Amino acid sequence: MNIRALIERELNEEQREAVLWTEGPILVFAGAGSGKTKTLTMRIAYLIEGLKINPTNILAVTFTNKAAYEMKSRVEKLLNRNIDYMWIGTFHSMCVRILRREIHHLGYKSNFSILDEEDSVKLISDAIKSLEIPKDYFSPKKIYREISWIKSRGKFVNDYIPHDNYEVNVKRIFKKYEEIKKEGNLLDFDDLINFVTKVLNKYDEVAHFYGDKFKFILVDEYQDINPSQHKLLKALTKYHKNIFVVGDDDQSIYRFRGSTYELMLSFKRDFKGTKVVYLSKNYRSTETIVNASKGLILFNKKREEKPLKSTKKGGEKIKVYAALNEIDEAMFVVRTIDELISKGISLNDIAILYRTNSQSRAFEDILIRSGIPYRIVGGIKFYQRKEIKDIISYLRLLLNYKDFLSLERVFSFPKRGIGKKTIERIKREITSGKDMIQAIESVIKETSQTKIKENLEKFKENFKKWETLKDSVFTLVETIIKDTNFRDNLEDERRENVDEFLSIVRDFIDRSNTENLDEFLSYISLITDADKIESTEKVTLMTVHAAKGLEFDTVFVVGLEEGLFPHFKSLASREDIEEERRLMYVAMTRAKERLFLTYALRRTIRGRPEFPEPSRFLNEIPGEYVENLGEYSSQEESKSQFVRGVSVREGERIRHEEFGYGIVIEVHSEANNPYIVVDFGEGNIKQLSLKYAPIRKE
DNA sequence: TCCACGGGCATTTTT
DNA sequence: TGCCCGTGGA
Repeated sequence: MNIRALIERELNEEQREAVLWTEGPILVFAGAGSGKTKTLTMRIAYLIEGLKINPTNILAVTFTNKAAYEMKSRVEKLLNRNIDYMWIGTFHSMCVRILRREIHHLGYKSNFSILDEEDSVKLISDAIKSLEIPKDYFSPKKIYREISWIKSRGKFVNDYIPHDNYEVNVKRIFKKYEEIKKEGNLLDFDDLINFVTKVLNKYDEVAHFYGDKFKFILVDEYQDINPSQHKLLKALTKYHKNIFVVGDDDQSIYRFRGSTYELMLSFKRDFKGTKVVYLSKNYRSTETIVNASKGLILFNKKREEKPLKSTKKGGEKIKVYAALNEIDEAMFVVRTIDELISKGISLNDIAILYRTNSQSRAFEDILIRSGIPYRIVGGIKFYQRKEIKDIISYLRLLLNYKDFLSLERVFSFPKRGIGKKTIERIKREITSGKDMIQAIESVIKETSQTKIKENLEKFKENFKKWETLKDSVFTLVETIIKDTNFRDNLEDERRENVDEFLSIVRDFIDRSNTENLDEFLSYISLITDADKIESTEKVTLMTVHAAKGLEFDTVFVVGLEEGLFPHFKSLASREDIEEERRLMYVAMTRAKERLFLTYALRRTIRGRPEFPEPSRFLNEIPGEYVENLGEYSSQEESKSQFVRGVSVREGERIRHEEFGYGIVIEVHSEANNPYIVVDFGEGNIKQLSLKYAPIRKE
């Protein structure tokens, strides 16, 4: 089908406008569920098919690999041809591609390795040690965050001006960290962005080259951009202003990682003559859900006012449930899921969203007990697992033997009887300019211990063999695993992960048509397992952050309590509260048909009982869209306890001599000191010992 | 070199 | 309450 006809048929007027405006900067506010990806992909298809732009002249940038894959495959479907030569990727992957060509300008070698967060923290910890600063005062993780924050502003060490003694030390650590990285030919995530900007700004011929190459630039999720990425875009658009950005400022939820949605709001001032388009039709959620979430987000002061209307009239009211505690909350959710199943709703269409990962536990317990299959998104990531990082270290080391982090990992696992001291020696040899084989040989010569000699000799032979396999990754990985007896003494789960890694290598080869180690490593360093596909029938559990961009027929947003959602760390400033509110907005707008909100009157946090207030967000949703389900409804599951001849159950009414009538929230049958928790109304909740409390049943 | 124990710490986390 | 990291002994 002709692309113009397709645009005519498939898009609404606003979307069409966003697609067809191809001269100069354009800013698109795409409200939740308004067909953002459709617009974006159609625009790319139009550039290629309608305007006959060569795909190599288009750059489309996303924040996640998943979004990039999806965009690419949807464009290919529209065009009915493959567009491998077009650059569709994340900010980071695009930067890696550029840097492999250009980083020599900055005195690095093109075979640099990429550090993940854990690696960076480790290096900072090394830096602190070498500076002999007390590390209890300077936590490596905290320092990493500070350094990363500075870099996310597009700044380098020398731009950082310390204001007090603490910051003076931060700067010293920062500087050392940069030195160590340079020495090991290592780059962290932030470097990838900043280095490209630096090259572009410093070498005009490079800026010319890429400015000329990328004649059209498209950026997805623009509300999540940080200043360093913004600087990069500025550098890329030095010679033309064909930049299309799309996003929703109300869905900006990564402020803590340096994102500033203000850059979206200021885009018009930033790029002169910007065309602004609002996608205002929500095709996803019912009118009730759209209006309710709109009502909530209006409490934010700093935002772009924009129209948003549901295309689905009416809809079920949003149900609010007040649970007694996290267990009752989970039981309510599971009971409701059971009802939905009997109505024929698929488990895949149901999601449970929470603010913090620790909340998943109660839901898991109850789901397991009820035999409802579930999947948890997030948690410990595949590529963060020790065994996986260990394998990857071998690969990294093969490509960049100055990668000291990998060197340490490689010699520490599997255990070879080679310790810290020996590793230090090898490091020193490499620093003085030797390659891996030479370095090992001279350590063998130096050492007097035969055991170490033997082990090093063996490793050297293996390493030599591996080096010949750089152009067939799969065989290489298999061989490494075999040669090092990698699988031995690994628990089943870890062993399965190793197998999973092998199939990832296979997938990569099939997908990219290359068996090259360099390419595989670039790829592997920048992916997370967000794009793992699972098709079996399961309820999805995840944080609200992880749910961004997804949609479900039925959504439960749980733990709506002051201190949890909004989180207590965000209560102090208006900006932080507004971010929490956007988070709530994202959570609500994931639902297509049904939305349930729950909170608990009592919650155990780190082993301590707390009695939180219901979240302010509940009050901010216009009442007309809400139906209150009231409190407590899980009698059949409740525990009971004998009190002086009488049994007390959760949910029962009792009378206390001093406090009057109350409802039993919890029953604890601890052998020595059985106690109950009773709600006497008006926020008066008491914990009472069954041995002594003057209570009777009514 | 390796393992076991205990103190400290505890949102969210696209790459 | 539970996990992670660092330390100290075998």
